[in-house]
Amino acid sequence: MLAAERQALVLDRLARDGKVVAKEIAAELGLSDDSVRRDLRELAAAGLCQRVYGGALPVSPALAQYAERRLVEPDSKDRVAARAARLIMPGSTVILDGGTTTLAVVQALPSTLTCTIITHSPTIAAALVPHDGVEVFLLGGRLFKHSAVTCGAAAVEAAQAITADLFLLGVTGVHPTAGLTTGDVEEAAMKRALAGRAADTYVLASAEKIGVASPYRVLPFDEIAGLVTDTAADDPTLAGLREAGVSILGIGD
Amino acid sequence: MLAAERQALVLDRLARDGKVVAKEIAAELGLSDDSVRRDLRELAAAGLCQRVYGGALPVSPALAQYAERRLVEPDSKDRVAARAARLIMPGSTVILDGGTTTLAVVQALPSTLTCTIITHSPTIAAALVPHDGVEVFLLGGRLFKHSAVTCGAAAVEAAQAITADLFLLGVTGVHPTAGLTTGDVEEAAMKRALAGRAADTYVLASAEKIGVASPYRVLPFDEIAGLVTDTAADDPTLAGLREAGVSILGIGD
DNA sequence: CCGAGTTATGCATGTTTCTGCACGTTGTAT
DNA sequence: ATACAACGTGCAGAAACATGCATAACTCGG
Repeated sequence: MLAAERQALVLDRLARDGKVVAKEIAAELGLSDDSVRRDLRELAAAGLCQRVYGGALPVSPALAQYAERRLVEPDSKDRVAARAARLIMPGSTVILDGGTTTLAVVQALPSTLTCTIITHSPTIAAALVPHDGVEVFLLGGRLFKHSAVTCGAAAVEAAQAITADLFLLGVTGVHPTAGLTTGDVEEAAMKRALAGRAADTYVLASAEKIGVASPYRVLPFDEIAGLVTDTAADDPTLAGLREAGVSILGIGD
Repeated sequence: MLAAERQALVLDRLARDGKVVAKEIAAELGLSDDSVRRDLRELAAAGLCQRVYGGALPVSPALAQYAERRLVEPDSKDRVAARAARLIMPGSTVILDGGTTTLAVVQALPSTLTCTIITHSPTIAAALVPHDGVEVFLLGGRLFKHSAVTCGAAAVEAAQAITADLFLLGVTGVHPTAGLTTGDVEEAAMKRALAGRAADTYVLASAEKIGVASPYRVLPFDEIAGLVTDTAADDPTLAGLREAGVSILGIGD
């Protein structure tokens, strides 16, 4: 059990439950209370949690909101995230989109992985702090409060300076005719800019997003390399993607 | 059961039922009446509820906005942060350094404040999400794991694109001869770059940092406008600063 | 492949904080 | 006015905590 693993687990618990009890974590991981307390102290020093008597709380109650959002479709998201995490090759450079699904990807990363991750989400960046082997590059810009990612002209410009092997893209809708869509025009533009900087773009979309169309188009199907989902691979809605040469990574793959 | 959990539950009940009875809560949580009374006392002291004989009532929504006071006894960091928060004028553009002290500044900000905040700390950015009136601009770059801020060439370059009225700078040491110092050479360079982009730089340093020298020099005293601290304003260690024209904001100011 | 240096972990120590009980005081109701 | 419940305070035991130290694991250079 590596220190990075433990700290990632603590942050995960904080996001999920809104609290962490030192003794519980220690018992669960089978190590001493002291080590857990040390971790909590470290995380608190880095400003990633708030230390209280008996355990720790998220740094701001606002972050606890992820607790609710993740409870919506935890299994589905986690399955997709786990599959997507396997696309990240050691030593590669990967762009990670913002959102709860890509956050789940971070939690699913093996703690020993060595790679470079570029992101425009401060939340993703913070979650990667315990992963010692991961070099994190954060794209600056104006922060969009709704989804807590940077967007806008400055962010798009910052994206032009980077190049990556892989882009893991989160969307809110995958629709046969509307294509890949999301709920904000600025976010759509940012996602498009990021897709242009990576050799391959893989879309992450759990089952409830398949067949759904959101207001703003991100990309047409023929500009992505693959789709990671948890529906059956022969879902009829996905026929158009397969025809466009998109590889569908379902549950079994 | 964490103390913070109990108090959150009490606040939850207040919002839902409009009242709490001490005995009921105690029986429900399986602990003594005294502990519940202690919690109610604390919450009342923080202005989050109104204590009545037998239990507690919610404070009126009109008064609730003034209940920004912390539950815990404000430590020296919080005192410094609260003072520094008052330097931020409505409508101004402020650069916020990373670190736990500046994070405390965010928590001390009135929720109604309208301003622009530029930062190189993803943690600060995430903490600002609930502040609707605050426009947040995040400086991109390589993420330094130790302190969870972006540093390096890209971050310094990003900083060149911005201009601000005020820079709230956190350091680990304020020393008569060594000047303002910090523990990492890259961070020092970043702080220096940020100081160059603001009209005024104020240093935040609680008492335990006064007289301390860390390895890397950030700035000489004559390049900062003021120092916010919680020592007595006539501390002899600060004589050099006063001579350099730095205004010292102590406890009483 | 080995050894020195570094880091991480667990244990022991002393300190701080929390909790429940006892007791005297204050407020409310009859 | 009296009885009873709620209250605050002081105190003691218990739990959590920080710190120092010794041991084990890991890293890096030879």
